[in-house]
Amino acid sequence: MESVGTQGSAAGEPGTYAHDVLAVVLRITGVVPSVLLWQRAREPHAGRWSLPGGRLGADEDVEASVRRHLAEKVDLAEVAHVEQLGVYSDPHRGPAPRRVATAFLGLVPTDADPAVPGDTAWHRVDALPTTAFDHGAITRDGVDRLRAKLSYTNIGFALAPAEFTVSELRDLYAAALGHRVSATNLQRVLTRRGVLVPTGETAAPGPAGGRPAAVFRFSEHVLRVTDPFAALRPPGEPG
Amino acid sequence: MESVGTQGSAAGEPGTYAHDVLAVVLRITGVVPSVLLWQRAREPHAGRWSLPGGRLGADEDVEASVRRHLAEKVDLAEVAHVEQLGVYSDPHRGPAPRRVATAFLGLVPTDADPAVPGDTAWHRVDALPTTAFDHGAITRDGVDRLRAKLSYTNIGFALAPAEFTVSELRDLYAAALGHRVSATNLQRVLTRRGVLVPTGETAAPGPAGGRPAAVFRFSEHVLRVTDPFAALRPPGEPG
DNA sequence: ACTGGTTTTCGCCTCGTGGTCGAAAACGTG
DNA sequence: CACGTTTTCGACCACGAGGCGAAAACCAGT
Repeated sequence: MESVGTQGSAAGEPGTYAHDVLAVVLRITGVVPSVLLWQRAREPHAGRWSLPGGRLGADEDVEASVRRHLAEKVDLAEVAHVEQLGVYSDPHRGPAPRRVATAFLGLVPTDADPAVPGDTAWHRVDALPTTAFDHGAITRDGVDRLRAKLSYTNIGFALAPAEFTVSELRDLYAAALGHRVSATNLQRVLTRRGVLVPTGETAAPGPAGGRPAAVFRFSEHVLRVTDPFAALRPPGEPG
Repeated sequence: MESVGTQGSAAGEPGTYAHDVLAVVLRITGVVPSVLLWQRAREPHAGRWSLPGGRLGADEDVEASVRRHLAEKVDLAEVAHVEQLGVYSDPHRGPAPRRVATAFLGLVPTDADPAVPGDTAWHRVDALPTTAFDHGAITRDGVDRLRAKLSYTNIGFALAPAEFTVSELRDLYAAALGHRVSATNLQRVLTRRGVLVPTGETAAPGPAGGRPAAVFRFSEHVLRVTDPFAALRPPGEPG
């Protein structure tokens, strides 16, 4: 009873499709996140800005593939975190021949300012240019994912520099989340969850003076869920 | 600079791959969830149990495709919820030719007992048979997803019958989560979030007597996140 | 009827978490 | 040394959730 596609892709066997990988690479720049885009040289959509990526190769899974393609646009060592976003497979998401894409979210810390090729640039997510295909919607999905994970994981490690003050981290979170964040609360929440540890050092005050700020760093640099979500935990376990 | 796969798939154009869709269809049976599996008739892996699914067709996106294939194994009207799980693309996840798969999670309420074809059956997830390809791991991912969403969404609507008592719902949650659940707490949490509403009726007591239980139903039958995750909300908004 | 067993329901308590506010600490400058 | 600035910390409050036990509402026997 296995039915197969009757028309198939344009150039290959019926039921096979070109598979792309894409990455929404975000970096906090000033007061909003920015996404890494490059300007397509060829048709279709020549001249339009699009997400970095390319074809899935024969001997790699999608994550290896997106890392390979990403390495052509940024220094991979500066991408602190990569995770799968989802599959985009609308038959009309682009001109024929049909392409199926697996999208990823990548995060770059603010202290890394990767050199990028001439066709590539960072674009503020609140002022995206016209993008190729559905890359604008995918970018929005990536930003949403980041915002959600900021509140229940330690994903901030992938956005923050190696060492930072609470005020700097507050500005980072505020930019990523799109609303004001209380430094008091941020520090308490993150330290209680054990993701923030003080280095013992203090940073020099700004030009206007003020109490010198304590320097912190993230305790781990791998993603971990820190908020065992609120409800319906197993009995007898601490919140 | 666009590099393409040099070997390509076995039968098609270089850089194109057969794309499958799969579904982890879960249903709470007794004290544990069960997953819908069917026994492969053909090679590769003939005789092995595998997840329902099939090839992505030419004029459908992955979600439409998985619904189409699912309709061959169960009555689609009884699948109360479908969501994307992720992409499985390890080049060696099965014998050549290579296949890329998008997996979905599907949920069937306990009061629907769909008739299934002769090659298809429900299997307890705590005693899975040897499965084809990586379908065992995908099933575990599906169960994990369900467990996570039970605590911060109203996804129970897709597992529960149309009407039920709190005790029945408690058993359902306990089976899905794999640990005991307090009926008191479950009712309070779900009613406070507005996902549980009383019908006003009461159910007949069991053979051993006891106070008749109030009958409830889910207020909505579409997925909604009910727990605005704990930390770092915008200022001035209610918890 | 009354008693005992059973199941459900509800109220009360505690605890942990997060939001808010204001005071105190620690710096610069005039 | 007073003043502005920035950071830090403690106090307070609200709320959500887990735990527990009493009360409610039923059945079966005596």
